[in-house]
Amino acid sequence: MKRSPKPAAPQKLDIRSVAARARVSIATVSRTINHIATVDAVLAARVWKAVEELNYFPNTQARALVSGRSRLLGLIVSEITNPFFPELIQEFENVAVERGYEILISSTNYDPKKTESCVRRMLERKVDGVAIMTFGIEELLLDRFAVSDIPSVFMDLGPKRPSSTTLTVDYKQGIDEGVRHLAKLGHRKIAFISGPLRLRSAQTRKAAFLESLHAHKLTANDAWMIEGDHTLDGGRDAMHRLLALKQWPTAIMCSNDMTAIGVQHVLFEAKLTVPQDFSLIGFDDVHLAEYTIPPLTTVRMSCKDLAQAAVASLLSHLASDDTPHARSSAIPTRLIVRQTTGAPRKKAAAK
Amino acid sequence: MKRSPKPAAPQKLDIRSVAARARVSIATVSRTINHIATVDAVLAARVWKAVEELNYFPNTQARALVSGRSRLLGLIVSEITNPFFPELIQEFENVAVERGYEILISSTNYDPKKTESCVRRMLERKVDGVAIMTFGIEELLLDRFAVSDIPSVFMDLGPKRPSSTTLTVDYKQGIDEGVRHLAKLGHRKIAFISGPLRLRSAQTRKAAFLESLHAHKLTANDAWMIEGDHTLDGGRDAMHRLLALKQWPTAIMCSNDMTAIGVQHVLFEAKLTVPQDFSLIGFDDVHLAEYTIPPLTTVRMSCKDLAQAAVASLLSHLASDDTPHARSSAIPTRLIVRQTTGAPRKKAAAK
DNA sequence: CTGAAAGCGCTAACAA
DNA sequence: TTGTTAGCGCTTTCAG
Repeated sequence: MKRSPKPAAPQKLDIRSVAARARVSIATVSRTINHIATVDAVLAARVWKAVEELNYFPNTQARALVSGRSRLLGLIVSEITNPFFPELIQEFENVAVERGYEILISSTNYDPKKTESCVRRMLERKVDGVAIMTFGIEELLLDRFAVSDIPSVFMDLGPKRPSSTTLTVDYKQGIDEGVRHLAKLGHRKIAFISGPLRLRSAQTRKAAFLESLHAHKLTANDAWMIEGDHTLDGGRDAMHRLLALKQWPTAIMCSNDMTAIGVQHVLFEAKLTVPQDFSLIGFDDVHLAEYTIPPLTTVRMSCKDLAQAAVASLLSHLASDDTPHARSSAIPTRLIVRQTTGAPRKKAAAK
Repeated sequence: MKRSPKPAAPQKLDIRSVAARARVSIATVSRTINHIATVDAVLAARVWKAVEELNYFPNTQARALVSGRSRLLGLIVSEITNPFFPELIQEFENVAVERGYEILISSTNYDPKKTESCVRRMLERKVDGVAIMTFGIEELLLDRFAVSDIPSVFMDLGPKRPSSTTLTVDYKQGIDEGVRHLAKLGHRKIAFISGPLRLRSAQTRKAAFLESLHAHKLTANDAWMIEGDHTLDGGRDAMHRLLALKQWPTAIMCSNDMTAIGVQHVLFEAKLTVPQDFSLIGFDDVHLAEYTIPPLTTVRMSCKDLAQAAVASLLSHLASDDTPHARSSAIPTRLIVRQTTGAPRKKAAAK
């Protein structure tokens, strides 16, 4: 005799239930829901009907296990609290979800330990691809993806491997526009607050700045080359260091908008005004830049372009077995003039 | 005869390899890496050694499939571009990762379509638990988690089900402190820019404001109750509407910091100054609030507390089969006075 | 305490 | 075109 009948057996609802209800084999169900063209229309209809009625959806884990594809895309960013990244993440998510992928986000916070953990976790979850959108990273780690044969995209750098693409940002263009703009306004003494210099992209931006300075026949002053860390607090600290100097610059370029906002704050506290006392230029053009007081002149780097290029690259790798890509896109940057830049005070401007 | 030997067979590295190398059964390997106490110390040592040498880590998909536990926690937020959420996400991620969980983030952007998709995707990925940290959501969807027996935590609201916990934010406290602060400074005409009123938490905050007004014997003016949408642009639009009014308030409370920053921007453009022309109070106390010009007086809601309480609740549900919890924590809020509040102009203050 | 074996739900040969 | 079947890598009874 059977055990007492379980009260309304918690219906399992797997592919078998659907097969039974549609009176076909589980293989046919599998083919149907995977849109394999060779399924007879009549059977397919029955399957879809059963799927509908049962409210069935396939078990992702099982699918992943057998197919070896997780439909998971990793996204590693520097720090999620820098507004540039949420904007990028949003775009990335939109595109990925649209294509049926889920995204696994993780931030390194510029910490080697956390970075290592990020990479490991991505590997463990068997992401189908990974975008490393950090402003620099321990390069050794990158190769782990290539070795595991996981397609990857990087900003600025990355291993030269067939499975990895580099998205090159044209920092030069935007920064040069910024320097020219400043020079045209009459500035000769321009400071630069960089990101952490152990990060590649921070160096790249700094180099681009120095190069532009040179191109405009301006001389760099080492004392005005300050190392920041891409955060609000970092911008504040950097500006404090700048103000402690004997001789002040008349304009400041920052390697990101958060830094610039930190600078604005210090200037406000010191009762110095922008752009009268100092002209200020940021980098990234986060949405917020339009809302600072006064609104921030900044170099726009489109996170939309970046995110789309990243996902596109990853998906194209995943789509084809042959690998005719590994192109590297170039992301443009350009100056957006708002209200933090103006002519230097007469005293300083008079050469 | 065998086929031509595959060139350096891409070593599979599964639990079997480890078992072979450690000269034990796969069951023992499984037990060891799952820290089952009953494994003989000697064998365990051999297993760990093999794991080490092979650099083995278990296949998450397979594990999830057989155990029914994905070690994935869902996190649904309103919109990732509102700085409050990244701060919350970061905290949430820290705690979750520490406990061995991965997190699946998704934002609703206040869009019912997207929300539905979020919920569905979480369900499909079989998250072990989900935190709905939105400022309101279509409540019908919530029950889907309860029905699927997935533990959930909500801010402010949520179905009364044993598997779901509600984190109650004590809006009243902080908002009341804000109103009192304003009243003490001499303000009698206080406007309030709410979030989208179809969202529960927006209504709750508005109600708390109204109640405080009443408690301080101040009368509400319907014209000064503006509906915003928690964004920078929304704050800007709301303030434009306020300025279009015949009679102006002397102080403005906003239901979040982004709204307040939008307001500051409009005031700046209109050459009105804060706090001389208008006192302004935000809500959330995002890190940025300290950096606005002038720094924003705001009501702090600790996203750290929120995130920690959320993860803790989820994990406690997951840990025990019996369900002795379903407690609902209360998250405190309190006023942080900075520089956007001051006495109203004489003309207006003179009663 | 350990190992053999039975699946978890699904996809992908292979046969029919 | 469809169905049968063998696993994917792991956890977990169940014997021993």
